[in-house]
Amino acid sequence: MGDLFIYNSLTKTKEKFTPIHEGAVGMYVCGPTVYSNVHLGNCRTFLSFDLVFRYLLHLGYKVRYVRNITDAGHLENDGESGEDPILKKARIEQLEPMEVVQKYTVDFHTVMAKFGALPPSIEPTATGHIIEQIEIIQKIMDAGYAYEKNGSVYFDVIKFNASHEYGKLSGRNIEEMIANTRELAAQTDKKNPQDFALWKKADPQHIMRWPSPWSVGFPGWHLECTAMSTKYLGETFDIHGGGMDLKFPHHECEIAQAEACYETSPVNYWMHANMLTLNGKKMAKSTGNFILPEEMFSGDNDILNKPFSPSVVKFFIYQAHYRSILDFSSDALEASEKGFHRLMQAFRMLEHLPVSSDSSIAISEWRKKCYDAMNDDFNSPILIAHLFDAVKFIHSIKEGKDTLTKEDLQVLQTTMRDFLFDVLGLEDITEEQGKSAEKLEAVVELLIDLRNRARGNKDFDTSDQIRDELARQGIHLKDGKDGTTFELD
RNA sequence: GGCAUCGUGGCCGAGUGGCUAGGCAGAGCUCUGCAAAAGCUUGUACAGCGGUUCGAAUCCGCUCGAUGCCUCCA
Repeated sequence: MGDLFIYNSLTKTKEKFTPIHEGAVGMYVCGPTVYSNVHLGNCRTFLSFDLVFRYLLHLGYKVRYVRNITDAGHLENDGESGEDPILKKARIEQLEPMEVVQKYTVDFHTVMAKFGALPPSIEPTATGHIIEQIEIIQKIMDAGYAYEKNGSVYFDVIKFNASHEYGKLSGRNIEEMIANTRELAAQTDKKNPQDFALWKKADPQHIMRWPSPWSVGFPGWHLECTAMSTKYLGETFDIHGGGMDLKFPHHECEIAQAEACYETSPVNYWMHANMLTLNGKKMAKSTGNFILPEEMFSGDNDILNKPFSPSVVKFFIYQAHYRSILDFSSDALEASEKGFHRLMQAFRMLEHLPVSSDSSIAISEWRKKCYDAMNDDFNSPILIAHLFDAVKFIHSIKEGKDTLTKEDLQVLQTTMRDFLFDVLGLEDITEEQGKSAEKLEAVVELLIDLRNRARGNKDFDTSDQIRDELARQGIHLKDGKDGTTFELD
């Protein structure tokens, strides 16, 4: 079905995807820091990579997808602003750090399950890999790219840059960065402000702490991803993903650490998902400019006109390309929701379409377009546009204006199912409703029957009474050519 | 201040030189006892000003505006 092309943030070009080992893909994605509920912006990134994961699986790759949980502090700077967020939260809520971690890890998993995201193959935690991180620090020190000062260890960016290229991912050069550094008060242990912490000596009040050759302390944030990605995927692996906001410094530091350690570039394809904005600004916990998934599902937020199902939210997200900024609004969601339902209704019609001896629509060409869209750097909006083309086909076939052979109809149905459910990972809302829906359907069908009998007798008082009363209960009858159907609001 | 990205019709959002994106809304039509729903048809938009080109939303320059990163951040 053609070659897959991926936009590589490192080279800023779309490149043909060739995995290191044929048929197998190693993918690492930076996961959440579990010190508060994941918001919708966080979810967008994980859903973007769920799409990547699902499509790779659909193409038949064996994928090892590693997504970490950051449950240890990242502390890079001196001063209050650099305080470990997990510890800070623990103190505020009078909880144990592990209690905070547990609570928000569960929340994260619950939310992702509601979105129908596939669980990663491995979901390692930072605190579970302290030994590996210490080993890497030692290697970097042995290689001469790190120094210890007062029990803390820092990466020597200047020295590294003399023989390597620090800043190649984010397009910065070290001289400019130094020239533009605002003078911060009281730089303490670092030789240079661009240096970043590999190991931090713990203050007495710091609860999360581990012994190391340098001090009792904790690892720097950037280190965990290097430790866990290389442990489970190797010194060089295929795809590394994460949010755009992690490009610098986090991913830049990861490259530096891995190159200092293994003298090899760690990642072949860097992928960055763009931000979800609200009121034109990036969603962020720190500014309070965010919306929670649970609020989406319940409608319990002033910016929402109504609740939205997880599939609708996902559909909305996939109607924009993962590398584009997407602005959130209730109106935009509602527009997506209507389209989503139309798409699902058309899919349900597939089972009842008539077959013909020949086809008036080139289904295999249409199918190829769907793959071409996804092969072009996972272009889900184009894919969805093609799925809407299929909606037109389906209506047209139903009306008898177009025809498909049994085989072509099968292709259409399979392709629709593959993309809607396997690749996009959507759920058919009506299936969700289960058994009570079946009973309701039986009752409403009966009323429809009675109403149609009344209409046949020109007893419109009765027929209108049935229709209007059902409408009052939120059940809307729709008279079509082929009989009456109903819809709930 | 530095480094990036972006600015598309009423709204959301694709599109890296010429060919219909798509969704939602709106308008017209069909169906219909009425209504609703549904289906069909319909839109020439690309921040502004220059330039390159036979031809630009798409390439180059400038201006204006917005956002992201430079500090934890998906």
